[in-house]
Amino acid sequence: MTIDKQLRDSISLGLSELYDIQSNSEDLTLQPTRKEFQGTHTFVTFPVAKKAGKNPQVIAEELGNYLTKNDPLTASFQVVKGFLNLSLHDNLWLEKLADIAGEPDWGQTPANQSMAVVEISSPNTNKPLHLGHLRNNFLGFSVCNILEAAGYTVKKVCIVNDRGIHICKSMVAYEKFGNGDTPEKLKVKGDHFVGDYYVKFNQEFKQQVREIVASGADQKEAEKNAPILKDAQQMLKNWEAHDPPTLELWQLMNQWVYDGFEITYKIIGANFDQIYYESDTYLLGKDIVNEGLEKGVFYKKEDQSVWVDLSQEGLDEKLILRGDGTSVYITQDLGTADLRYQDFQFDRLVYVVGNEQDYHFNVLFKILKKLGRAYADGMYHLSYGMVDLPSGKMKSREGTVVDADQIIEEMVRTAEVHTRELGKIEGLDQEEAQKLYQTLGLGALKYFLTKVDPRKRILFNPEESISFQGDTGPFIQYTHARISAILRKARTLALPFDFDAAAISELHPTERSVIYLLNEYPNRIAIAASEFAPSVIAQYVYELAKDYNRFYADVSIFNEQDTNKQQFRVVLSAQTARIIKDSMRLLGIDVPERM
RNA sequence: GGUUCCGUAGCUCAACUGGAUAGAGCAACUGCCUUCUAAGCAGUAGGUUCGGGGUUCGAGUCCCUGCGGAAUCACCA
Repeated sequence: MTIDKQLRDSISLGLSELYDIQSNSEDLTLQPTRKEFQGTHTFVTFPVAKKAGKNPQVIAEELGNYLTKNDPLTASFQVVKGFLNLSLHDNLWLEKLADIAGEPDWGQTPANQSMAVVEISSPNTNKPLHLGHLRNNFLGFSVCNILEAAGYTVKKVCIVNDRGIHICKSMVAYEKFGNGDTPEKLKVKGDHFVGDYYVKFNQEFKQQVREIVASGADQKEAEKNAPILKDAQQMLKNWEAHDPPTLELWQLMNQWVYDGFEITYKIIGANFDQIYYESDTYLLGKDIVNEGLEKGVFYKKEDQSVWVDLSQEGLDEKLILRGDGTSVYITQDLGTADLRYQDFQFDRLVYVVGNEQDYHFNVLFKILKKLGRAYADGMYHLSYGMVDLPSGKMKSREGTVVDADQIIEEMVRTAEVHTRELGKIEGLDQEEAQKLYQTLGLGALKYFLTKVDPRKRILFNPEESISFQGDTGPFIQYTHARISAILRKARTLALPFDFDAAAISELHPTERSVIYLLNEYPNRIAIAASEFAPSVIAQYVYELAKDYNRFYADVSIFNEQDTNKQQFRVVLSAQTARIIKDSMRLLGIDVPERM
């Protein structure tokens, strides 16, 4: 039983015996005591004051007395207004630490038979990844790790947007300006190579529009009639008609992009259990249209287009199928939802997709519900905010994006500069040093993008590089490296990683707060999982690192005369390192042994 | 215009889902390396939580309203 649970039970019993108030121990408000007061757990007595017919402060006093007498955990208490601050016996914390040390899977919930499918990344194949994609990936993979830690079986899936007008634009531009160049020839990463033609397309398009406008047409007309756009639209038709040369070019260019993506994915540690291609799935969902019509959920207009009326649900009418029988985005998404369920029989299906599609997913989920899909209740749109620049939104077409490969490279280089400045590369060979820079650079970037509440937009200023101090990935990594040094020393001194809890009478406050946080770990994972929020873990591990550093500054380990205490502090350090490492793993971040 | 989300220190973010005197980091200033890694620790300064009402023992958090920002409302994806 957890400490919290035991305390709640005792409080519940106390309320019953003192005031004859029956309460469910789950419902009692027990919160962490603020740092400026003594104690670890605080019970707020205001809510029971009315029932007890006494003022909150009196209740706190009486309940405090009751607990010190009757509850085996409570050592002492302090009352501030209606707040009852409880201090537990230090021995309890010492035993807790020993428990944690003896529990190799601390934080991990045993598999609970639930299956979660998470859709991550979903790139377009006409341009390289940018910072926004990185947020998507980091968030998505972290959520997978967190769900796994919370007991889910997790399947990571990716749907590659490999067909459509966007890739046709790159293809047309390549035909026109490519001169038979290849990524190999130009020594350019494949995804960048193809992306360059997407940019070229838009330049040419703009040029043509200008010319048409100059010859007297209005802007809208010109944009519609630009020859290069017509070419792209024709190419899409050719593609849909399975025109062999078009398919060949399409495959060639997509492959270049995949080769490029693979390099980036490898660096950031992305991997998938299943990859869906839109070219395979874009026709799905048409059978669902018929099903909807039969069930009377959808209806047909005179021009044969199919619609759903969601005005009852507070939305509007929404097109499901065009009059000419071709699908729209949502048709396909209905189909892939069914396909996913066929493939995995998931309990939860999480879409990691930006908040610009909030409305779309709202519609999708409501339709599936109307169609009577039982799995619809388990669907969740993990909607995250955009990564914006000081100048506003990133736009691929206009080249105002922060490129993923470039920012990663910059972060790694910054890590190298910092490390060299601090003179911390002694004893590392070239390869180890390089690996360290990568660990630190990526750690800084991943932490930067996962520590913020997913819903909020992130402002990224390229002028100021991501920091390595304070609330950052490297700070936490540094704490781990520091502890590693202590553990190395403990090993050379042949200190046993074990201690006698009963022989220690009092804890230093910093020791107590570190153990308190170690004990909190499973709790935080549960919260992070239920909210699909890696930021919960990021905050936790920062807090843990911060508290440990406080302990490190205040308390000496190897100057301690009492060897049992020395051993206790080594164990405390070892467990902290372990939980830091594991928390960071949940965020997808590696931690070094030295830095 | 309708809908949804957001607005907290100069900047970037927290606040355990309604609890105490709203906390961290960056930037600024002051201390601390002959000691286990100073990418650290301690301290100073910094706030009308966008404005105005309401709900209650208690509101940054819930409700209403105004202001500001973002997204979306396509036979686009």
